[in-house]
Order: sequence, then C-alpha cells, then structure tokens
Amino acid sequence: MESIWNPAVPHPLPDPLVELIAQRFRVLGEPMRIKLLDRLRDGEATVGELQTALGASQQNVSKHLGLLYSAGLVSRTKRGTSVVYAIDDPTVFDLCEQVCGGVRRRVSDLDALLQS
Amino acid sequence: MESIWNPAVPHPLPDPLVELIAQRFRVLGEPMRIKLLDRLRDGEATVGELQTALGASQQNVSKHLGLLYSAGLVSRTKRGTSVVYAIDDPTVFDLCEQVCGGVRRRVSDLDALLQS
DNA sequence: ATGCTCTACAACCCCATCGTTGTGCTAGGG
DNA sequence: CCCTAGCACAACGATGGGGTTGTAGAGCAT
Repeated sequence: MESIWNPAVPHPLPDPLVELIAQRFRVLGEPMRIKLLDRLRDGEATVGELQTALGASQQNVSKHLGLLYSAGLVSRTKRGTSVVYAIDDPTVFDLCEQVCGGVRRRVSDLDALLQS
Repeated sequence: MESIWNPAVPHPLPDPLVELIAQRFRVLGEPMRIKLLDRLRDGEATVGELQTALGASQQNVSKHLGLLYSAGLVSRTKRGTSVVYAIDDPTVFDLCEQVCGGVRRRVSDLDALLQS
C-alpha cells in the first residue's frame, strides 16, 4: 500500500488546486448527474431521451447537463432541433468504479458486523 | 479506451447505489476535508495539530473530521486528552490523483487554447 | 478539589444549490 | 408564414450544508 505519489502533485496541496479538486468532486456529488453520466455510458443521447430515461423535468435535466458541460465532463452538439450530449471525459467512469469498490467494501464490512 | 466494466457494477445503476456514490463524492467535495486528508497523508495527527496546520477553528475541524469518520475515510483514536485521526481508506488518494490528472488535462487544454 | 487543556455536540445564521415555474429562442413541418 | 417541438435561461421558494458561538465532558496537572 506504500503508493509512490505522482511527483507532479505538490504537497501540501496549494489552495487553488484544493478548490479545483473539491469542485470536481462536488460536480459528481449529485444523484441526478450520476444518473445522467451512467445513461450516457450507453452512448450519446439528446436531452429528451435523457429526460424520459430518468423521468425528470426537461429544465432540470438541461440544467445538470449544462453543469456537466461546464465541468468538461460531457460534450454538446446541436443536431437539428435537438442537442446531443456525450461523455467527454471517460476517466469519470474509473472514478465511479473506484468509488463503487469503496462503497462495496464498506457495505460488506457492515454486513459482516451485522452477521457476527 | 474500451474499458471492460466491472461485472459487479450493474447498469443502469439502481437508485440506492447512485445515492451512495453521490454521497461519497459529496464528502470529498469540500476544500476543508480535502486539506485534512492531504495533511493526514503525512501520518496520523491530533485535532489540535490539524487545527494549527490548516488555520481553522477547532469546532470546524472537529466537525469535518467527524464527517470523514462517519464516511469511513479516517480512523479515530483517543490518546490522553487528545484524539488522533488517521487515514483509514487509502483509496481516496487514488481518487484525488485521478482527479488531479483530469484537472491538469483540462487546465493544459485551456492553456493551449489561450496560447494559440 | 480546582483549574486548565483538548475535544465533541448543539444551536444559530448564512449562503449555495436543488427542483420548479415561466419564458425566450431556434429549427422544422404544414 | 405560422405553429409546434426541443432546449436553455432566469427567477422563485425550499432545503442542506458550512462556519461560528456557546457549552459540556474527559483527562491531566497543581
């Protein structure tokens, strides 16, 4: 577990970088946005498709997609009267997978405690 | 980039799991908590040490540490009158490192745009 | 026992953000 | 040309979370 730290990552972290990191995590800290990204794993989709897929209002979906776009996580392309969104930063999936691992480990720990 | 998905991660993500993932990310979405974890990279520390290291109020530091403890990211040990905290889930550093990579990539992209 | 240090808890205020409602804009169809 | 569909933006109320203040409890010294 003695991981070698990326030499390009300073220590202690300067405040602006801390802010950027926290901001990045905060973008992923909303269930709706996680669902949107999860849906986009199947490929690009329009706002309407995402709206019906998640059962949310058009304005809300558009709002969160705008945030994801501002964060550089998704791309936006006009096609006819629709707007097509797609994953632009696939590394978010690695993040989610790692988080899933942590969550699973924690849950199984709780399981073990409850069953002992 | 055609990553094979962990078969244990269902798709689409069920709502409870989405909630857990978002919750995990939200814990890391605060600068103060990032700083605390970053400081704990050097090893265990008491509340007072973390307080002076970050220049924050004792109550605020204690509050955030409590959250990190509830999330299972740090461990808590009483030692004399002090309480010693330490990293309990080293995977958070991998997360931060990945995020740093994404941030750096994005910043360099902006750099390239500005210099072109 | 008294006082001091270290920490956690609770109540409060404040701000950010979520979801909704209402509306304006653009592209296609009739 | 008008109408509709699809989407984004702005404003609103409501909720959640951060930071502060005040305080209680635990451990050690005198």
